[in-house]
Amino acid sequence: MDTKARILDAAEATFAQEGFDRASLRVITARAGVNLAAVHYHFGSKEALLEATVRRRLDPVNRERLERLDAVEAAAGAAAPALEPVLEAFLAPPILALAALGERGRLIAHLIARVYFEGGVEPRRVLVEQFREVVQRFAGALGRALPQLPPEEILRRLQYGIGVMTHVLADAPQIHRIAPVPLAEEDAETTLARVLAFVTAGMQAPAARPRASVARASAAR
Amino acid sequence: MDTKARILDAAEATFAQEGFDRASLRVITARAGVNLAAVHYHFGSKEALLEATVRRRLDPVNRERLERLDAVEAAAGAAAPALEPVLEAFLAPPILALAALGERGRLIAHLIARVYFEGGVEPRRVLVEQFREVVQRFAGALGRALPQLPPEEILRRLQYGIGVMTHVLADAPQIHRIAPVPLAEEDAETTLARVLAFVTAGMQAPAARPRASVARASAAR
DNA sequence: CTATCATTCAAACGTTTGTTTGAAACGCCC
DNA sequence: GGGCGTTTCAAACAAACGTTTGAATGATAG
Repeated sequence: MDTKARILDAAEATFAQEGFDRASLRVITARAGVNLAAVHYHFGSKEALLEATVRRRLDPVNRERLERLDAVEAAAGAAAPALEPVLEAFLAPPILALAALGERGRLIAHLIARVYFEGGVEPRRVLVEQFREVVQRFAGALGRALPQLPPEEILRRLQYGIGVMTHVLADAPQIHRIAPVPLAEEDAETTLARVLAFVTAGMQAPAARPRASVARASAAR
Repeated sequence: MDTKARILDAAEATFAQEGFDRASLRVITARAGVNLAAVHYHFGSKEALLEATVRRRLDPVNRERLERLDAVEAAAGAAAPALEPVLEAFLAPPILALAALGERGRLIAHLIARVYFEGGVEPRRVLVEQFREVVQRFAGALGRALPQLPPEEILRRLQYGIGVMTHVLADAPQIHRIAPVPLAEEDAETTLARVLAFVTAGMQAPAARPRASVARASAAR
């Protein structure tokens, strides 16, 4: 019965390191110490295995997000919730959960970011569906916390915040390599505090009216 | 001689739609109307073709970034440049250039984001090297525009800004699909104004001191 | 102990892949 | 216009892939 779990662990590590397409089932099953056919027996296909791998890590994070949001809204009562606690409910679960997994957590974030950007049709669909409730709940809460902003602006800024989070978690650009000053490793709570400060301020920015003068474009009309 | 250009166009479209691994040279060459072996004759390998594809679009953008930054710094003279123009010099070139390419521009952004996250060792190295000068120049300018922030904080916030930009350009989450309100298509200058407002405000956030009390973590120590 | 189910295993299947090869076609200069 | 370097072409190569198969093995219940 732990065959399934062994496959999941090996698949997680391999998918994260190599990417979905480059990761072969032969490598995964060898790493797990199980037979090649076990993947199809237990999961059905390589794509379904990816889906299971992602869900195992993402489901608890999204659940905790909603729980935290429940708590924030309950504390606010009938009043509008404050902005920062709402954002913290969104950002803290993935940052803390992945940090708790150490180096493996970074790989997992990398994997999820990959699926987010690339990914076959099916895994991406699963990922997006997975986010539907989360996005809708948080969009509502942010709208109440920022009543001066139109709903459309709220959604776009939430998307920006997701971009920051994804980027930070996946450590995508490996900016350390080219940074003019050395960037020390920092613990999860410091990361969270930094990201929270940035996103909170960004969310509170005055609504940008569309303006044509700001850009002296070169190639745009 | 236009064989090379035809291959580049076809490769760009195919890589962007399918991803590097899934895009086969047979599809690319068929789309370009050239012989399969032409790729190796003109580029050497599939990976080198990806590299050429990315460079063709990214080089002009990074060049324009530096030119704009030159102009901003020249206008400021000996004084510190203002924050927003610096950020605009960073954000406007990719947003406007890709928008000028229409639907294809979105695909290209998607492709670059992919390489950024996944990517073989070599293409990613190229991408990172490509950014070295840009990151260093902008980190310096941002440091002068925000003298109250330590250099490390500057770099991290620049990384956050890159995350926002990458996410917006690549339209990664296809958040439209799950948005509670319909999100209208917007032109590039509106997008730029929105992103600029968000990132400018985020950059100006008060420096977050590491604090342990903010997070009542569930799984983290 | 036997029958029945779930699980594991080695082997093979058919496809597709990036790459290589050697000859054919082309364009250009003297 | 013959010769030469560049470019194109069809064909083949070996390797790797996800998936399937059918028998062997294990555990469970009657």
